[in-house]
Amino acid sequence: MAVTMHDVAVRAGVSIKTVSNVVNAYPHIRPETRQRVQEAIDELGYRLNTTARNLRTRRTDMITLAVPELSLPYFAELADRVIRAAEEQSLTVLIEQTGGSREREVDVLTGKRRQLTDGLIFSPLELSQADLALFDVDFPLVILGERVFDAPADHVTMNNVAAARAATVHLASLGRRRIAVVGAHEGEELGSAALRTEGYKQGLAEAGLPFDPELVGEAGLWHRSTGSETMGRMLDAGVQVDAVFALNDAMALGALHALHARNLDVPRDVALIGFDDIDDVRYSVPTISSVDPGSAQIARTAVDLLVERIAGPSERGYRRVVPASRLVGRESTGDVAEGAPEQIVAELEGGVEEVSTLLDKTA
Amino acid sequence: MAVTMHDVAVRAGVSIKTVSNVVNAYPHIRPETRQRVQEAIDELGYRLNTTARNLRTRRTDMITLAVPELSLPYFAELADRVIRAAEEQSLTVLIEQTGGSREREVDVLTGKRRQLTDGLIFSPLELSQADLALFDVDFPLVILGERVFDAPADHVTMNNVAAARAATVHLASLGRRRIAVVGAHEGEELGSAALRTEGYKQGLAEAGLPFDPELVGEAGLWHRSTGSETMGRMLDAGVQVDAVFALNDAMALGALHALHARNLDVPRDVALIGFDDIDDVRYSVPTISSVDPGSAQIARTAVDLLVERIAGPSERGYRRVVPASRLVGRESTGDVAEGAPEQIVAELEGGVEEVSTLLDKTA
DNA sequence: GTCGTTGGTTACAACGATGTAGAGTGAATC
DNA sequence: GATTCACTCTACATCGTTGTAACCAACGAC
Repeated sequence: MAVTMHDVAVRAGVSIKTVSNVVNAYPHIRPETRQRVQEAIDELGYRLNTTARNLRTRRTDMITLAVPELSLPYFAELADRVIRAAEEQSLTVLIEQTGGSREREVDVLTGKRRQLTDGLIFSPLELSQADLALFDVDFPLVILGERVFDAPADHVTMNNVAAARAATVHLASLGRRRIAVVGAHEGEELGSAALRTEGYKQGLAEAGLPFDPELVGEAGLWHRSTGSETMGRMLDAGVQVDAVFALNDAMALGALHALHARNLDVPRDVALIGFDDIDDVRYSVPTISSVDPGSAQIARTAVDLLVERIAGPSERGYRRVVPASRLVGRESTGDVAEGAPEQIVAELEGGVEEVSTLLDKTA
Repeated sequence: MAVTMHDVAVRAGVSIKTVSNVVNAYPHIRPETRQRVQEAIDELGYRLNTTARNLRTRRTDMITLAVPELSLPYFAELADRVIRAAEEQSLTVLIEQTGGSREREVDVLTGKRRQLTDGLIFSPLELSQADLALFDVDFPLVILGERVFDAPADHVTMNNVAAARAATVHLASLGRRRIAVVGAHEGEELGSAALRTEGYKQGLAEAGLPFDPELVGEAGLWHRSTGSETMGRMLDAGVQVDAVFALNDAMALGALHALHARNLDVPRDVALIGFDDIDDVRYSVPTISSVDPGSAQIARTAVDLLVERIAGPSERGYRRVVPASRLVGRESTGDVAEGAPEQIVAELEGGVEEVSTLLDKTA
């Protein structure tokens, strides 16, 4: 079948281990031996069998990235960045789509695929604080997002509350009084929806605006379609609105669509801000202001933290990293003239924190 | 360290092989033996070591999907679909981003990661017909796209010429006389750009319109940004345009942006059609007409063909599969009123063809 | 009572690499 | 001239599974 080290060894007249040493760039090899082996490798077209090596070394040099779905632009961009960052560390990325299914998310942590890779970067959507115990795993893990806090793992998250507050305050500073929010999850206390909605409320308070439940639009999944539906539903119900804070950009695009369909001009009639700062919003008509939560740094940090954990179980505590974020003003808030480049409206500092887990690890 | 079959075997008082048989659902096992083993497995928390199994069985149950980049929505959607289709066959997908680098594309076919999986679904962007020999590989391969034809591999492609022709004819049928194309690649004879441009020319001819080189906009990479730049460049150069055929949807979105920035209304002043029918174009303002090349079927077929090849080197020839495609009319061509649902303007049949390779396989 | 058959299980040898320990060199050191 | 040391290489066990062949018991057929 395939050429093995044994074949190469025979051809080069050396031991298998010497071939292995050549392949692995072991330094103490006589140049002529190395050359002889290399020639044999070339002549036979030998390729190292990664599976065998993985078995022997107990490493795969692969990591898993688990996200809800790639068709959501935010996660597609995240995956792109994680793959690139991993690449720089010679790691291969395996992507799991959980599709917003709780079962699939549990599977990511416990299922049979788990052991295919050396570690996991996990952005849960369904699992929550109540499932904290599930995150007490015996493999390197980095958690993304804001569904779960204080798990025994490194965590990269964002300035959700502060950024949402800044976005809301900004809308108010434009003179808007009826600021709607699109994408809320009623009853939740943690998660992007809850935190950003909390920031929204704080922003209203800071601006001296009343909170009106009528202005809160629910949307379970954060797609373009749900953003459009939620916005449409509110407008069709006669809710008066002069600004919209969409909790992510996909919904902002959907909301824009719904507003347009009802002959409401953005930003003249309704100002609009999204969240995530995906590439789309730089090219929509009009361009949409958004919160850049530091996506580039999120991906890079997640990979770095994971690599550190894989390298060895260090003594350091679990870290919570929050990248710096920015509020980017574009046409949808009238911050820039039509066709003018974007403009940074606000900047929020990030930070790194050493945290302790909520779990009782004394057991 | 980890629990192995050996540990389970000892605990259950059976041989290792019997444990293996239980795990692999071998039928001839006494119920009580099975139960004893199962209990031992549960008690010890045993998990099958996939790497060891992979080594022994020479299978990984993983496949690779190699695409230019996930931040391009078309490929993100493709990846999403391929992962789902693979899932149904219990396969795990590893994604490689080639980033439009020739070197990376060669690596996908020959590099060290190649052997991590049982097969490859490859959508090349840089490799071309001149590299045909590279595709003569000894592992299951399915080629996507239109860079390479008649390689010794299964191939899933699209109705590029016919669909582009239909799109162009449709624009002409709306009374448009100055139809620009965005995204052309000068000098190429194969590839999406060349084929769709060819369809564009045929469409012009069919409509009795002259071909004007001024109306051909070059764009190397097919991103929103390049679509916007190309469109902007043409308009700023004073090219008169009353319709635009963007060779993919990302560029259509960019072009829309550029048109809007110059106060040109779509569809009143300029009609616009894209290609790919990604989710974005259903929510842009206005919604954009596009060619749906049968994306759903492409992903599914690619996985099916690959699975078939992996199952066993069958005697059947290499297939070229072209899914049925459709021209979907939306607001950007005035095919539907504002806010009205999309409408199928044209349908093109697909087909399956048994092809022979251009390579001399007699060697 | 012997002979296939089938069912249930096992021993053993792979799969293709790497870690460990140690055996030969020859040069440098005392 | 013996000892040490660094360098170069090898033999062997091992990673955790699964395929193969073969064994034993029980059974019905003759």
